Amino acid sequence: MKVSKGEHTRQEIIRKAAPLFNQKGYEGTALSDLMEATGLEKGGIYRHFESKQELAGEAFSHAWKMAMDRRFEGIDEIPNAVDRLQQFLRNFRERRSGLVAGGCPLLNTAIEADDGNPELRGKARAALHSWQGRLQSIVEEGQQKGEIGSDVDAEEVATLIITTLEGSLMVSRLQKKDEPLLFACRHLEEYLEMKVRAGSSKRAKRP
Amino acid sequence: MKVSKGEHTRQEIIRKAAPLFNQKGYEGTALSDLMEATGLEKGGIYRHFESKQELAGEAFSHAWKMAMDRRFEGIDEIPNAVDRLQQFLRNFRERRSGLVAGGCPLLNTAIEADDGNPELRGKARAALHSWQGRLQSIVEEGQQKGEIGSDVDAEEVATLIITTLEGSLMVSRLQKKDEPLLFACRHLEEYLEMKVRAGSSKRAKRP
DNA sequence: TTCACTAGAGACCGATCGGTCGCATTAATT
DNA sequence: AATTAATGCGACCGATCGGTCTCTAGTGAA
Repeated sequence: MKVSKGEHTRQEIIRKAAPLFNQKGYEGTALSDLMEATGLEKGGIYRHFESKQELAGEAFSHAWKMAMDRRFEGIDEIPNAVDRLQQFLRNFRERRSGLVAGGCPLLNTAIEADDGNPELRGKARAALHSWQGRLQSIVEEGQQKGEIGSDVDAEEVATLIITTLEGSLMVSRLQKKDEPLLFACRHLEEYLEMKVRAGSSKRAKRP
Repeated sequence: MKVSKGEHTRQEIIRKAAPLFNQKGYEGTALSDLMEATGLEKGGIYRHFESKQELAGEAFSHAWKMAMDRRFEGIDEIPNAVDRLQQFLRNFRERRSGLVAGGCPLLNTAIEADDGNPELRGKARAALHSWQGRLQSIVEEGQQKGEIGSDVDAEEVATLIITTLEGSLMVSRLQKKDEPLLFACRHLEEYLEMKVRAGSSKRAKRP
């Protein structure tokens, strides 16, 4: 046995708490909810966390890690940079089992923490930054290898992918249907082939 | 004087409450906040609204109306459908003064109300539906007039515009910079010219 | 100017909020 | 087996939550 009983309990609390915070938000999740979900009394929870805030932070980190791990699954094995981005898109819309319930943690946390709760807001910012960095790196590596046109702005591509996907996720959840997400993915796939992949026939903006 | 004093007060409460709900969310806005913002005591507020829920609903409607009015400003005067959509994009990123503080009410409300609060969720759904309908109508009219290719899926175009803009708005707010929104608008402008405007040289997805 | 009615104040309500703490129990160490 | 440290319980805390109600002051039509 590697981890102490306390540490195991702590992780278990985080696991149980994550979907609550992700669904109901920080303000919307009461300690009574957490007690019910974990089966612990208040004291049992506060033994492992200084505050609700700290627990919410850990829950976000957990949920975010789950999401990122799935979204980047199998990426490293793919040689071509554009193909990697395409795989990322496929992961994003298909590999959604095993995620923390309640939709994208970044989206949820960013919106709620945007005015108020600077602690969670900082976590969301860091999450976004790391996500963007990973995508941007894929583009830049592709440019070095000549797979992606050198005239492409790597940061812009990364940002565009993220914003388009997140927006479609919001709408898909609100409408309870997958079409918006599918539209977004299809659109991005085409964009990658037409505008990003090296050698693709790019057109001038307007004649 | 047309409106009674009571009605005037009611509207004033909504006006003062809207930015609070939009910034702090439904759960995050306490009645004490509303009392402070309006300068009224609890009884003075509850005279005009049955519940916090009802006030939040009115506040959302107000904030949403403000946003939609500005985003569709000057649209009707433009003859060509694609130009109308372009103007819409310009409005979206430029005409942001006079809006209720706290970012897009649809985005904020959709995320918070998505799990729980079915009343606000319904309002958000309706708002999204009407927005999408207006954009879709522009596309369909354009198709009837031959300004937009008949092979274009009007619903898909409308959805894509909304999701891309909303996603970029979330990221722009989190990063506190306008680039993501600018990227999204530029990207959509190009998309409209290349894929939507009739007679534009459309390319097959992949050779 | 009168008078019925509207508007607002603010004390009050029970419930619940996040958080603390002393104590019994259980786990780990020797 | 004995001892120490880690763990969880649950009563308790003051503050605040959304909401009600009564009573006074002000409004507006007659």
